[in-house]
Amino acid sequence: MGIIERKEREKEQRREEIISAAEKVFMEKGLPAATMDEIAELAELSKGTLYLYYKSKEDLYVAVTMRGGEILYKLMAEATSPQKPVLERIKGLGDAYFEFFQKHRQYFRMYRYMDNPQVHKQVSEEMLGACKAKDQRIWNLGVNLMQQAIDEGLIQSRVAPVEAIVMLWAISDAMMRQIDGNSDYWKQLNVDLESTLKRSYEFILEGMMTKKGKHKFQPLKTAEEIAS
Amino acid sequence: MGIIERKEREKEQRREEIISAAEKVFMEKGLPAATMDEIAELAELSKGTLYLYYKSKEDLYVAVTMRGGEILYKLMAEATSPQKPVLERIKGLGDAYFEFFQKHRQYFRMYRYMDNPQVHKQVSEEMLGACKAKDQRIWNLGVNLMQQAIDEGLIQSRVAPVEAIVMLWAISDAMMRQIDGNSDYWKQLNVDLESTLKRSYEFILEGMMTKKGKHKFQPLKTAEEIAS
DNA sequence: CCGTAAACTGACCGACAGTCAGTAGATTCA
DNA sequence: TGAATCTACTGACTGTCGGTCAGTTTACGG
Repeated sequence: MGIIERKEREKEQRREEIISAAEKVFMEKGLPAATMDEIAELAELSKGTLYLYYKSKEDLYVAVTMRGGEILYKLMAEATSPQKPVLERIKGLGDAYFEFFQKHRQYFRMYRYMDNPQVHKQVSEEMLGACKAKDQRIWNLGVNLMQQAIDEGLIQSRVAPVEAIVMLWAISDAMMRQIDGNSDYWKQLNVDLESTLKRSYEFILEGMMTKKGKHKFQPLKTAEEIAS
Repeated sequence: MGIIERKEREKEQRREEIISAAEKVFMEKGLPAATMDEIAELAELSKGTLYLYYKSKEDLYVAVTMRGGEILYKLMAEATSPQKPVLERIKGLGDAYFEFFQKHRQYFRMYRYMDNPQVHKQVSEEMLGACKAKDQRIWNLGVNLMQQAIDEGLIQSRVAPVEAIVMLWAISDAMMRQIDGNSDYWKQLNVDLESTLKRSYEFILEGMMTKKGKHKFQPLKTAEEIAS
């Protein structure tokens, strides 16, 4: 009785096809300007069918952003895989986020546009739950890493791991938004936000380190600086 | 010939009345769910008239947010008025932003929702220009203050004043967004983002100080801590 | 009191999210 | 094989809303 399974598979495939079409339209036009008719046409389906698979336009939007979330997760997971010293990996986490920002700008924008109450209200509970779960996994990568750095005595134990990661995330996120949205403005002021971000990240990270941590990290940094 | 002037005054008054009505509706429903019909009814005008005064729904939205910008400016201007030591005032700038966030949450949200390309496209050039000007004034408060602190030898001269302020702003802004939008999530993790924000702000500020600055600032801080 | 200009109106338009009665095609069963 | 049933899909239709504009009202000047 492989029929039910096949149907299930086909259904899943349809869901993905719809996401692919929606992705194109949302990225090109943004949520408000995109239309379900256009997505339907691109997906070679009728509009009604879209609503059999997704509850609302916003639901579909969130489904698309979750692809971006998966990319971000993979980038970060790779950056934190244990082949380098812990502090390097924390640094790498920030780099991974920045890489996501640079190479998947459209996803970054969608992701950022999403966390808005206006959008949330139109999204199904399941979708919201799946989204939270994906977010959770991403945060956990950072929190675990930070915990490890504390355990190894490289980061001061007085800072909670969650708070430490939140700080690093906050500085990155806010600056990336500025880079993305107001780059003209900052260029005109001769402010290079990208390097400001890099320096801020390291500045905060170093501020949280123990003496032992600084000893371990500093040589690596200066070697890097010499190379450049 | 006071008639022309009176007309001008009345026109300005209409503009303000419309903003007041719009403010109510936008704050209650948010940009997408608010309707021009509802705003018109509340303003006791026809919908057509709204469009004589504002180019689009988004234009009106931005006009409302500028009231919030004015409030923020005043709070910050007050915090930076020269009656306290410079470093205290930089600290006060952060507190002012947080006060704005707490006491004028709706404005904060509108302000944050605005810096989105989807909205920008529908807004008139004049409105956008007026908005930029208001933003500029706010940034300048901080930049000037920081410059003064550097001149007084309290902040390291290697950090550019703009960059220093951007850092402090970034950490505040990103965390406030989290507090506003995901407070349940963080509460459940037992993370007090508000105190994290306060500590982060001071942490970054102190990191930028010279030894002289730290000497001047530290005693004030500890005195405060003893009091609490 | 009339002519003109400015302010205002609201019926109307096009666009779009979302719905649902109906259709086509696959699957099951006699 | 053919009828019955079930499932996926369709697209015309509805209600809503942003924006427009021909026409009306009001205010002013001569």
